Amino acid sequence: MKLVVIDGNSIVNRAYYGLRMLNASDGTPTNGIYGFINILRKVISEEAPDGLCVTFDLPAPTFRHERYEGYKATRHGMPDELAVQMPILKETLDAMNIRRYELAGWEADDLLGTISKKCSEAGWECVICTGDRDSLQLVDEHVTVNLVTTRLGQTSTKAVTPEVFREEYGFDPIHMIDLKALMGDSSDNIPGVRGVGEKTAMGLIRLYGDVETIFDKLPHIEQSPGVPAKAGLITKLTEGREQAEMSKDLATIRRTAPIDFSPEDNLMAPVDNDKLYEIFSRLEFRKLIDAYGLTAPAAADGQAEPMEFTAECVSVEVTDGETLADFLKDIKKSPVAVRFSDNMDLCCVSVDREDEDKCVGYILWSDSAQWRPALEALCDGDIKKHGHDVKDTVRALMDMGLSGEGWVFDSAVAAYLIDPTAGKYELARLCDKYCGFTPMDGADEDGQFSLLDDNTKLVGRLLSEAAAVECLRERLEPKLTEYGLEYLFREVEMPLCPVLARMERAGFLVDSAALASFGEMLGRQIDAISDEIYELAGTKFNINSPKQLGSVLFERLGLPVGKKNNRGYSTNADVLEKLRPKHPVVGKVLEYRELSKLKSTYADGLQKVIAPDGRIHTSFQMTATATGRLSSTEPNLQNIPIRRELGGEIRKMFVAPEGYTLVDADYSQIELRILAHISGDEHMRAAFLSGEDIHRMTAAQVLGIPPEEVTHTQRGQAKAVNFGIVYGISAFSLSEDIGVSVAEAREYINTYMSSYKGVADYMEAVIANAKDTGVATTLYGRRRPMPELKSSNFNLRSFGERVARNMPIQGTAADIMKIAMVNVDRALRESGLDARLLLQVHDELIVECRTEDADKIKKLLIGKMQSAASLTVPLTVEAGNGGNWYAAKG
DNA sequence: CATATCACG
DNA sequence: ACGTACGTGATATGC
Repeated sequence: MKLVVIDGNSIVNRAYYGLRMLNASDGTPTNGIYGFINILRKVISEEAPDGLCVTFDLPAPTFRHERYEGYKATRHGMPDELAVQMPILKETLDAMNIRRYELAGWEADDLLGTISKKCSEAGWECVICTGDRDSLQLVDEHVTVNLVTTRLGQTSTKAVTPEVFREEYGFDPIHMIDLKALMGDSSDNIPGVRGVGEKTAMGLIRLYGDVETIFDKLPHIEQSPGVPAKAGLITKLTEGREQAEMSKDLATIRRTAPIDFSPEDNLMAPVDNDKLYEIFSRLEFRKLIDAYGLTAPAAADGQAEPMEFTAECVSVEVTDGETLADFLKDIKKSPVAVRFSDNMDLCCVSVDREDEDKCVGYILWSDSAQWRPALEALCDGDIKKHGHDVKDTVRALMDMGLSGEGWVFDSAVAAYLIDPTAGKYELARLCDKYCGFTPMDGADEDGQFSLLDDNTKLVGRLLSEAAAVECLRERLEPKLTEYGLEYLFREVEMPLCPVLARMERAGFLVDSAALASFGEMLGRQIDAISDEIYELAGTKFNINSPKQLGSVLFERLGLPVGKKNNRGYSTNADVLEKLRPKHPVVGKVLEYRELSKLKSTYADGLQKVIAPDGRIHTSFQMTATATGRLSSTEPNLQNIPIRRELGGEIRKMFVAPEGYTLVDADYSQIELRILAHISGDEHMRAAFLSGEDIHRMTAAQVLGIPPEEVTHTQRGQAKAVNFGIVYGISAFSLSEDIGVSVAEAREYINTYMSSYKGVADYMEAVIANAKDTGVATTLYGRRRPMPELKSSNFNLRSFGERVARNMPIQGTAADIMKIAMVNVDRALRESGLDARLLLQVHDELIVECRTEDADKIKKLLIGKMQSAASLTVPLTVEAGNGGNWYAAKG
């Protein structure tokens, strides 16, 4: 029989420090618990024990009666983020029916010692699972220690048996205590013998075994072979004898804790489904819910049953004139929630018939004669519709020639506004989180459900999803109101859905022949430069592999190592740029990197996604960023090269069709203007009101010289500082960026902050406010939860402070751009011109229009973009046009 | 599947 | 003493 005993404090510590910060959406940190459970699962599956229990230290105040004064004085209290997880972890273990042992005045080590001893006496094998080497003294033929380490979320364990221990240390496990008696242990405040370190102590113990024997043979030890003959060793030992004896006592784990323990009390037991489900869903451990096969507890009386909607609601298939008429009548009674199958062949609409106290689910199939009239009526802008990922639905409807108007609620977008850091907004997940039930997925394995045919399953799923959308609306709308997000939701995000759908559908025309030949040209250059690199390096290797490149540069060629990363040498552009003068191959590698990036990501990558219409249709993500910006995927059209000359060639292949032109309009310095507005800093506002170059004005202000005397270099430095201010500057990074010493950078920042006192005050206030409220917000009320600000971890907290400075600026810019897009799109359509929005790149919009309308469109864009917000500084927009994107931006 | 690198604002 | 600017997405490598 085998018992696993887990050193709770040690393992939760490993988990906490080994895993990145995780939070439930209410801010509760969860990484310690999550990591603990994963280690627990791993141990159970590897050891397959008959019994299991966990030991804990009781918190600090119980450490009073220490055996010696000063002992444990240096032990750090655990950080708050971990401390709050401890009671939840214990609650979790209780729900898993795992016994816990904790005893005031007795450390976890003593409990482990006592439990392992009692196991041995009962004839059980014992496996101690800990991250702490202190327990190794307990190892014997019945007791194994599984040492756990976690690195970057990966846990590994090493089983230490007497043989393994002897292999590593060269003596028996029990002599760990003698080793500590001599060399001490600073982490446990065990003094050891002054002047005796690891080497000496190990040598002595390998020869003599224990401390007592060493002191017995004290006069002779220096003559002994194998022990390094060090001058004064005997003196040191003689003087340290008392210390050694005390240290040995301290190091010895007590195995006589007064606990009521017998291994049989700890047999493996099934978990308590209801309790564990409640805890895991509270902590948002969805993977673990699946892993343990947990199910939602049966609801108590009066509570919403998951299937309430479909069970109590009638469903009607629209198959004839009569059912169609019912449908048309009912959808005018808001609200209606709408779900489509992926291939758009099936549409389910849930209608709440308020007067009859029940709801109806309408089922529409595309092969029915009623399909088209039903859908056209539904898509009318006057019918208020609710959905999930509305932009995608609207895009598909538009593909079918239907209107995308009238969508007033999107559960994904609502949940995103409430917490934009949540990451994922799948319908089932949100429903589980906010409504406490999971919609049917139609693929349920058990019960009669699997006997149903595919169509029935699909209908069931979609009706259930429609119910989920309605439930989410009931739960999320009050939150939108509570958090002041109604304006953004109703007036910005929801109206943006059809705008983005139109942009995705429009696509951006590319010159695919030019792209292909550019790619071939790059290929030839890459081949040539590869050969040069092999020649200069004297060996052939994969230049794309940082590992191989690192070994060539830093080992074979012996170049000085700049930075290191987790895996070895860093070979990024910053490092290589500094190395450029040292060896001709470095420049070639940089050139190779530039070319191969252009070829693989852009020349080749973009060709793969050109649609049959010759255009590239990106997808905009509305719920991807923490600040409120959009993102663009498959392909990403928001990172098309421009900064380097060769990269700019790619933009020349994004073109307007014959007879059309591209109009490109971008906000000038929108982030700094927002900062000037929000902070109200008089100097910065004056700079923008003057219409002068902002970076030049910054340099003049900080250096105290007239603007016209600012040199090119000084302007460049001021520009870097302005960027830094927006991002949450540090002297180190600024110095790296502009190539001055850290001290000079610090001086520059200090001068800046005293010149722009309003900015300095604002930065302080914004952090204090975020700390206070737990969220950072934009001018329009967009929020970002900021649990990091309360962290006791310096790095995490500093990161939080930088984010708190940046979010109101970047986020407000995103708000303004979204407002502009809605207005631009409306104005374009009302103008009746042949013109459409194609792309947004954060501060830039691109419109395709008839060549002869270019000036009208420019005026329209400038007007709508500038009037999207009214700030106390001008909001300037610059516009150009041309036959391709590169020319339009020029 | 995670990491390193690099493209953009 | 820390570790080094905010926000993204795609590609290639290597475990």
